[in-house]
Amino acid sequence: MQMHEYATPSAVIPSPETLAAWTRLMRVQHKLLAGIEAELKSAGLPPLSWYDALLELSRAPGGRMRPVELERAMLLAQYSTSRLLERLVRAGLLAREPCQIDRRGQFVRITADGEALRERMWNVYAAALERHVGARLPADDARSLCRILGKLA
Amino acid sequence: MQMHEYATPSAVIPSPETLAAWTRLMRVQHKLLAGIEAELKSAGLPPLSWYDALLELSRAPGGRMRPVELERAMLLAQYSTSRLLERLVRAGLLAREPCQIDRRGQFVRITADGEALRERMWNVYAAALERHVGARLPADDARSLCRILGKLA
DNA sequence: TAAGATTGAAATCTCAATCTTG
DNA sequence: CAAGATTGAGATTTCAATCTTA
Repeated sequence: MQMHEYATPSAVIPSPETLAAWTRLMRVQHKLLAGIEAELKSAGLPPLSWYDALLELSRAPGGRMRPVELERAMLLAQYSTSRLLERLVRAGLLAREPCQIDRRGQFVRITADGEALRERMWNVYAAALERHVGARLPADDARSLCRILGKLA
Repeated sequence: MQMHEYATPSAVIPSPETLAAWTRLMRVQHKLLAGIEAELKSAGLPPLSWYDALLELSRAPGGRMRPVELERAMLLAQYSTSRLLERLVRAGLLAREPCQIDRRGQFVRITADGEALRERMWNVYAAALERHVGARLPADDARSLCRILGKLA
């Protein structure tokens, strides 16, 4: 019997294992993130993206970074970084500084208020993380999860 | 030596394993989703959320569902479901039907155009999934990943 | 020309209020 | 009053164009 290309409607079919893993990955991250964001919000705190940016800057050597560095560290689009920084600066959590090395750019530095907020957020975030993830995932599973996800990173 | 509550700045500290697994989970899902959404977009197709809704309706017994059912199946807020359905109906992919059982509600049904688009999307989606996930994750790892994520579901 | 960064306008998301029926 | 669903208004995200300097 001759093979016809149009016999298969879709040229590529992911295996049931791939499909199941993918679906669950999307589901679980969505549910966990929603749960943790909800706890931050009900504590009157800003979203996790603010925490992520504040943490990056808090860890940065010299306490400052170029927007383009933050963009790469957070896997954001250029315009997303720009708008996020705009809000953080407006809230007094970051300050802009001129960049002598490359005058197209700038630096952003975390302020004392920014550091204080990051710590307040961490208290809530850490508790939520422990409740949603730590309490349900033995250390061995956490290590396996991390190792397997590393293949997709 | 007496214990002071204020000696620890944060009452709960997730283990390094928990933290690493969480961070990688967020990173990997973000990167994979962005990659797959980008392939859909560059093929001129709508976002994955449209596919998810079309698939749910395609599988539904009788080919129709209540918005509230879709809402629960997709883990969406009520208003998100309402706005998503609005766009799908406007695009001619779904049709609304009256609900005799409960006159507060309605049914939505997938149209022939909706089914056709779902299949076109699946061709691109399946190929992207295979490239981004299947090709990098042996079946054993996919099974382990799914099992471990199940503890967080 | 390319890279870093911003911005107006349009699309989308979210909140809170609303409407209708159970 | 509660549940299913929608919607106006405000916030956020996205696209595409723009600006400045390398």
